[in-house]
Amino acid sequence: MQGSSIWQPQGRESVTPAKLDWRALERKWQKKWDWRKIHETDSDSRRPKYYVTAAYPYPNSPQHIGHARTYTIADVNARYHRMRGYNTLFPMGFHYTGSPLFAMAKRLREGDPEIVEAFTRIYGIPRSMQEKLKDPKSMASYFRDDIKKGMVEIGLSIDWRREFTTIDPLYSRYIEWHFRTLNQKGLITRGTHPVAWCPNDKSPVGVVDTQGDVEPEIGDSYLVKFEKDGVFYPTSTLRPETVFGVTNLWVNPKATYVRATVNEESWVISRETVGKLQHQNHKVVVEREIPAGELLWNTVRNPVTGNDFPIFPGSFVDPDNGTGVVMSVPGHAPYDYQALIDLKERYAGSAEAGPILQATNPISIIRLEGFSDFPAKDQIKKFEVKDQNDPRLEPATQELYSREFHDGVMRENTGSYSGMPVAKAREAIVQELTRQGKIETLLELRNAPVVCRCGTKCLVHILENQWFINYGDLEWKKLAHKCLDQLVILPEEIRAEFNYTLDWLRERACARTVGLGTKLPWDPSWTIEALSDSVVYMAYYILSKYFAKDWVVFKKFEKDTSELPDAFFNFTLLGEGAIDGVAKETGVPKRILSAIRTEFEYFYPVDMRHSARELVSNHLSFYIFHHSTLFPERQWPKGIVANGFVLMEGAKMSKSLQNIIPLRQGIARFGADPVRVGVLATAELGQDTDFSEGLAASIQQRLAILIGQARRLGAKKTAGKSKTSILDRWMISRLSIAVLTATNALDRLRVREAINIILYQLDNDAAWYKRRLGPRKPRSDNRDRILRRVLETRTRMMAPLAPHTAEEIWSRIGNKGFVVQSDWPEEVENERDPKAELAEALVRQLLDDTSEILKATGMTPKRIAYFTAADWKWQVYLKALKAAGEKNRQGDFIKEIMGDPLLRSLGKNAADYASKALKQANQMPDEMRQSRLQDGITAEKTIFANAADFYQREFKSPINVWKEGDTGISDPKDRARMSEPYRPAIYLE
RNA sequence: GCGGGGGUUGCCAAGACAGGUCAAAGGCGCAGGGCUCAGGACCCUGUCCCGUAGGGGUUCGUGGGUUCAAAUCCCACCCCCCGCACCA
Repeated sequence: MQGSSIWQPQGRESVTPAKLDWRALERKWQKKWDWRKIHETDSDSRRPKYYVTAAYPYPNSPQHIGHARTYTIADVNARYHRMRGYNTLFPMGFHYTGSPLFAMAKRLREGDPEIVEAFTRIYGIPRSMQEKLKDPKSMASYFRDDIKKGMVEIGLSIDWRREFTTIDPLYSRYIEWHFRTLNQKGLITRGTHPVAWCPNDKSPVGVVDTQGDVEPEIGDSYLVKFEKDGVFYPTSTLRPETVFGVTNLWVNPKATYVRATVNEESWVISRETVGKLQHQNHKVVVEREIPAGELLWNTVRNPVTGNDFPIFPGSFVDPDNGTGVVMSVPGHAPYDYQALIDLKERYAGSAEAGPILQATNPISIIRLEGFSDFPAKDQIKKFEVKDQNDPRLEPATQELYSREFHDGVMRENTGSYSGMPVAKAREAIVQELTRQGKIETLLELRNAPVVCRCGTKCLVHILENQWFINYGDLEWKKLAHKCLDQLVILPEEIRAEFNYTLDWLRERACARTVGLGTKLPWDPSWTIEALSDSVVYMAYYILSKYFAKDWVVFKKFEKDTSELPDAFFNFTLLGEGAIDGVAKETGVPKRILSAIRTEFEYFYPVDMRHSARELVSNHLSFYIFHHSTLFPERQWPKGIVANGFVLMEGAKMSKSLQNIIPLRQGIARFGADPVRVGVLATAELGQDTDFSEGLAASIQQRLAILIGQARRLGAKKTAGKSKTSILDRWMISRLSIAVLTATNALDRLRVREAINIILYQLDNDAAWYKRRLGPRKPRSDNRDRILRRVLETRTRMMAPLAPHTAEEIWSRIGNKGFVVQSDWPEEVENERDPKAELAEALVRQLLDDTSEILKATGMTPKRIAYFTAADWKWQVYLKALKAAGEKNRQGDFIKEIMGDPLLRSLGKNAADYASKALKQANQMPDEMRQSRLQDGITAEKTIFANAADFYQREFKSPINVWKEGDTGISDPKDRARMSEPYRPAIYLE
């Protein structure tokens, strides 16, 4: 273990940390760990187990620094528990399911500049390699390999024997079992469901499938059907209640319309509407095309009022929005109002159209506080709209719609809805018109146009016979809640989010027609989608080890998975069925079956599931749901931890900002441990954390300094003196407290706090210790022995966080074996030394007070004298502490004090001090009062006298220490009188 | 809209659940000093304002309130971030 190779040649005796070759150091220890297989974990009934899992990665791009956060936290947790004596399992797999791999490969094939740029510029993948990635599976295996290397390089303590992908035949077989079991429990349902759809790809589109990553929003709109001679003119609207205020219809004069039979009715709609209706399962037969001109100026009948009115040209009408036929409510819709004005102007001189237009005027049907009868007109003025194509119409409309919806009231001319709030009236009118067959609903993309990556405009499609997992099942919800209630959630604040999600989840589509994955066992035309096949795979890690290890036995199932019956899973995972029967049915030897069963029973449930915060509302909640129904209560998950994002130099990482550091590049540049600590050090769990090069560099320095310390101390044990000083005891006491708080912090995965204590806090203590000791005097103190002790304990605590550095230090200070396999230090009660702590606190306080006086006065001391409080003051002080606890009144207290003959002899002095002491005691927090009471009279004079040479060094001045009332005291300004317990008087000259 | 999280002293970030020891940890940055040939690193000191005696004043998004005492508890308001489904 002579690691001189990790130092580059310039190293020499003076430690120059920047010269450390981190990669060599890391590789050295990773090799040794690997050689000794220390991360391979099997069941061991003699030891308690701990099972950690983290969300497996999706290999459609390399991982970056951000991904490292979840995995590093999981690894810290795993390593910490190993050192606490738990037989700890931390496995990893790869998620291939779904279409993102296809999508990514496709974008690469098509030369999508964003992707090519990212792969080339950010990830540094050579062009020649990119060729190979154009095939989805090659891409997956390439990135899988890259991600795995990254995980090894950053030092994750993973048992790689259990690795798998979600398209392995036996994994698919497992998911089939999973879904069949859910189905048997009645939790799979079938139904009809609207989705955003690309008619070209014939597939649903989500946010990742659209140009510009737009999330398609689906919403209902209403089709109010106007009529003329048995022909219907369905108009699309979000505000059916305004039908009372309709004065005309609009059609786009440049658009083409069709007459079509829709569900046995004759409709007039835009040409673009036909496809939309068909995708929503309407039967549409087009009879003929109608140019818009043919429709203009005709009249139609209002289905509610029965009035006839004309159809006008409106250039603002989008034939692709709704039906391309729009009802006009100029009193309350700014677009309509403006269009009417434009039209009147344009046809002012027309003998034909002029009169009709002049007769068309806004109708007021909604009363709205703060607006005139025609709010649309008010808005046009307010937003200074120029014409019907003015973009300011949009916000004008938005604002008015929302105001009217929330605060508007229907007027007298709206029949039975008169006096109703608008929101209520809308509901009522929809109900009534639906009954009369005068209204229908149309699903629309609210944020149209949404364009698929293939370039096609998306629309809403109703998928028939879609398969769902029914999270709405009430019994299931109850189970899930019960499971959640007994889960440890870190950070605890996100529990509310879980509760909300469990309540809110209902049917969720669980299968798609495209993408990689497992076919639905009873309907192979569907593939189980990615968020549904990834919720119980933690159990599969137990199986996968045996699938690999007993390869010969399981090989035949890989060729034909149907040979592996559900009985196998029911037995190994649920303990159902008799082993003999299962062995016979499967041909798997009993020995193996029972080994799997034993191992499963041993490791399950998962003790801590690590994931990112944004998965709370889907993956992690599904995880709870599925486990609660699939497994018995004793095998329900025990804990979930969800961490926030990693920011890069304060900004969100994004391909466009080019501020992504790929993990492996980061490791190469900064080293594994600096990256590990870097993603953990600046924020607590739930918070977003910020990574920066500066941070990584500074952590690297810090770690190198510790290695340097180890180097200086060397492997040889130093004898030191057997008798420890109070200062030595203080240092050990501080160490003991550090162990205690770091342990508490890691128990709750407060990793940031642990790093703070272990890497920084202890440095400050050690620095104080050395400063107090002063210049090194060989053989006269214990410093090397104590500092070695501190470093050794500290190294063990560093091991989960920065394992490579810890190993290096561990070996350099002469320890055998791996520090990562050593025991986590325990706080030793009798090493806590409150007296030493108190003494040092006093020494420090006096140092600060003296400095402050020097600073305020600007003087350079020729002599410094400290006067500690007289014994009688201590007596009064302690009595005051007691009295404050008992809520004594001031007067009574002073009387009591003056009852003491000795104190009475001191006269006013004693009374004054008594009143001051009581006041202080009353303001003190309870805890402090108690501890001071317990400490009793402190030997301040001794403490300060012992520190005299320290003060002398610090202030470069002679120091005298007296107790108030000592004989021979030199106190020209009579300052000793001002001394108080815990607050010696100071005299400077 | 619904739900969740947050706004702290130049920046980042603890503290808040359990109100007093909080002008408020720690890190970064900045300034001065030590060490050094020098730079870096390291160590010390300072870093809201005032102050020739360890003190005083004003601060924790804004405005109120409770309390002997509020960054912390209560109410109202303003602002920022995240999740909301067929997408991993």
